[in-house]
Amino acid sequence: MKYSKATNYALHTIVYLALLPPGKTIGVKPLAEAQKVSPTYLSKVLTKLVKSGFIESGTGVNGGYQLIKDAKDITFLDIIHAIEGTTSLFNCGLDHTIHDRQNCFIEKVMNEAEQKMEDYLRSQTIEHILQKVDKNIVNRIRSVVN
Amino acid sequence: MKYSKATNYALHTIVYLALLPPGKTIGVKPLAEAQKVSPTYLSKVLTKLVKSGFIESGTGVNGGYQLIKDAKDITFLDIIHAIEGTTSLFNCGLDHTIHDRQNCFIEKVMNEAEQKMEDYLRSQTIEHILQKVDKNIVNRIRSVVN
DNA sequence: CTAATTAAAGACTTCGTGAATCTATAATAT
DNA sequence: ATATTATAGATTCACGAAGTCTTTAATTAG
Repeated sequence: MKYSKATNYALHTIVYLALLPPGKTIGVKPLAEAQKVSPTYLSKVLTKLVKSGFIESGTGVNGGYQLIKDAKDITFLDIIHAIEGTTSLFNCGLDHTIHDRQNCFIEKVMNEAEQKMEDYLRSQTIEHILQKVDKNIVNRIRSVVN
Repeated sequence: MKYSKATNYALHTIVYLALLPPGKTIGVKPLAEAQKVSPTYLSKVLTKLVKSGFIESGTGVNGGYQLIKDAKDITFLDIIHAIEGTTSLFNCGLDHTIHDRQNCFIEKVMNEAEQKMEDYLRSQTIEHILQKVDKNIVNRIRSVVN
């Protein structure tokens, strides 16, 4: 059981976009280069983020992507759900003779555990990450863009 | 990202074994039937539990499996680790220009989230499940065995 | 000692999905 | 009109989960 690489790309791209000057757009190519992934594949990931309402895309010469939600309103859980989906990690599909037929006690524990993880991921926003990023690095990124 | 079926089989088998009268062994066939899975596949799962020290196996006529750890000393996390392994759910393999080269802030958040889940899974033991199981069902299982 | 029983181990198959590529197509700006 | 950019679709590839089959080893009963 592992988080997908797509989730990693999505998280990093959102942070990257959040570091850009407000209103500034950036194409998929530099984003892909920064993460050493192919532009076509990354674009598939980003399209999910567009459809989920985190970022906006534009075609043509000055097109590209830009963040349209405030970093403090984007939680880790939001992004993860956009990429991985929202189905729970554990499903006991067994026909229970041991326990109640309706509810599996094991499943309840597993779901509660997942909730603990989600609670934390919901509490952590992109803004929290931005606050940790070295100002020098922020300036470097913005200078590359301009 | 999902927990494997093997983890589900392992958890249910441990609970089943814990419901048996102490010292009683049971073969893989009835265990497999109860979970509607093939005996050969379930035996692969159970072998992992043997090697991890939760259960004991014996060959021959009165062989089979039995629990050798106290239910109150078996946590969900123990079993999950035995089946799924202990590698973390998230690994940022990126060469960081955005953040420090050494530590990815995103990865730190993801790992902390996983810790929250693990903390809970570590707090929940098989004993907790046993306490919830209907006494009628316990008696039925034991009567089937005897 | 032999036959029956049982788990363990290894090779193998099947299937689904993550990861990625390639090739259009559509939209936009100069 | 042409270049630029994202989107969509088809397709490929690799890997691991899930499961089967067969053989081997260990144990007990007769």
